[in-house]
Amino acid sequence: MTESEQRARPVPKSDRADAELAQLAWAVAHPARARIVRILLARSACVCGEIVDQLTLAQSTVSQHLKILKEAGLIEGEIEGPKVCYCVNQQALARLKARIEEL
Amino acid sequence: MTESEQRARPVPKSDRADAELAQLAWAVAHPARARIVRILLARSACVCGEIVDQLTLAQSTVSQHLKILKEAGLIEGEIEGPKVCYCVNQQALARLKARIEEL
DNA sequence: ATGGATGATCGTCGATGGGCGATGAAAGGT
DNA sequence: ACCTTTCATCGCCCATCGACGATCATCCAT
Repeated sequence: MTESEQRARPVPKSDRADAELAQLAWAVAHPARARIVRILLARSACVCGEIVDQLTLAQSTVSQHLKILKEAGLIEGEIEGPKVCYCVNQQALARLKARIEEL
Repeated sequence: MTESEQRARPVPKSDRADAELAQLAWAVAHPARARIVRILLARSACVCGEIVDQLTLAQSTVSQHLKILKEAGLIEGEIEGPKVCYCVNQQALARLKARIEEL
């Protein structure tokens, strides 16, 4: 939104950090997505179907959340036959933790 | 949304944690709000007007973001004469960090 | 080639977010 | 009392979220 006006203020150079923090925090800023991340970490990897089973949400809805998490870079999914195995991107998680911690 | 069916699965008892994480993360899940928190931490306290000056956003918009941060418990504001001085609630910030760190 | 299983995508719906200008409320100064 | 300053609140608008069912695409069996 409006990526045209920021020449007027000193901008404490945390601009990039703000954007990254917002993006990563946004990914877990929903109970279902926080839960998904927790599930993936507990099992270290998980097939989509198992996640759906634990969430009392429609499969399509879960898939949407997974997409959001994937777009934020927080998780990755690799195709294993007809299934898809998701796992947490530890680097991204580390970046999230760092951005939060530096507050 | 359908708060009636969760007797079927073990539910890793992180239910509360998910909600709290989502709420706190949500507060900083926007560049402007992340920025506000950073500004407040840098100055340890700040009058609303100064925040508006640094954000290239309308005063009403900034006020909205401050309200969101306040509702999430992340910041507090006390009235000082005609001005309002905002500061970060360190306990809430600590809770946010803890919830993120335990991921 | 047909079919079943798995998961992504589409289309729709209501609710909410995020932006703004305008207005309202409270405190201070004159 | 009046005006100014400071901030919150109120509509309003458009875009996006979050949920769902339905459909599509892919992969493995048979």
